[in-house]
Amino acid sequence: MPELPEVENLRRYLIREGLPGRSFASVTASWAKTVKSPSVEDFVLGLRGRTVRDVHRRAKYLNVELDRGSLVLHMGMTGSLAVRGQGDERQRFAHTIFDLDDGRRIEMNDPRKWASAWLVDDPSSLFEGIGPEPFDASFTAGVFVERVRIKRSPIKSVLLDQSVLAGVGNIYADEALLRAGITPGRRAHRISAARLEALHGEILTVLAHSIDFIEEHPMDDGRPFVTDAHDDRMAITRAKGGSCPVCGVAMSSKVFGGRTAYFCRQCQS
DNA sequence: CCACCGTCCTGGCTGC
DNA sequence: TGCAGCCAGGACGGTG
Repeated sequence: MPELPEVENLRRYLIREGLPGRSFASVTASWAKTVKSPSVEDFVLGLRGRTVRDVHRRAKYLNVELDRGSLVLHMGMTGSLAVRGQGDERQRFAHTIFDLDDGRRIEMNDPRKWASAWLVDDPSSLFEGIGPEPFDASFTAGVFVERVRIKRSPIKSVLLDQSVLAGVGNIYADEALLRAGITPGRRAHRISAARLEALHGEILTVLAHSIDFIEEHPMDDGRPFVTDAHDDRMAITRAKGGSCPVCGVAMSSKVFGGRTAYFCRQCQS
């Protein structure tokens, strides 16, 4: 499940692979629903010949800046990117493929087909409702407290709300809440400023640690390993029978807004 | 206006 | 052992 750290590493990977300066020779989009705009035909035609200038990230979106406009990608739940050479076999779920002018190609492998792609003149409208980037200098603990405390939902749901804060998904939300000692069902507006300030710090710590960990553990072909929930950089085991990494009691789980939170009744309140 | 729930998908795990 | 059914979840649209 690509959250901010995974997408940030995809960005760095594309830069390392020398994508800036390359252009698209042709594009295949065999699962039409992946392309959100424009039409699949215009997406494919519009990308042909377009040159990549740079690769940026906003929240969980990759923004591939082109000589004109942007190719914006979101990996959904199971999407990943791989730069492949001419001799490499096509991956089983590579529904969207960007052929480059140097003979290589970028495959977007996406078993569950929840990934999205846009070709737009200006991506800013796509990012309009998204909250602050965690690593922006302006995203202080004070700003975080202010944005969170106006919400009445369980803190777990608030952390997943991309309009409050960009980039945190289910896995990192649980990790940060455990470290901050806050139980996921606690209503956001009833949490003290001091505890929220601590949570702000833990979110940054968890995200930064994961960005580094992924960068230090690439796959054989140089791709960043796209996590599953059981990766050993995670403190929490997301399965039945897991125990708290801090105190050892059995972990609890509960669904908030359709997403399962794993937490410790002893360490979190 | 805000909170919450259903929807999209399919691999892989659980449990009978 | 085999297989049916359930679970996972990011973002969005619809509903209450």
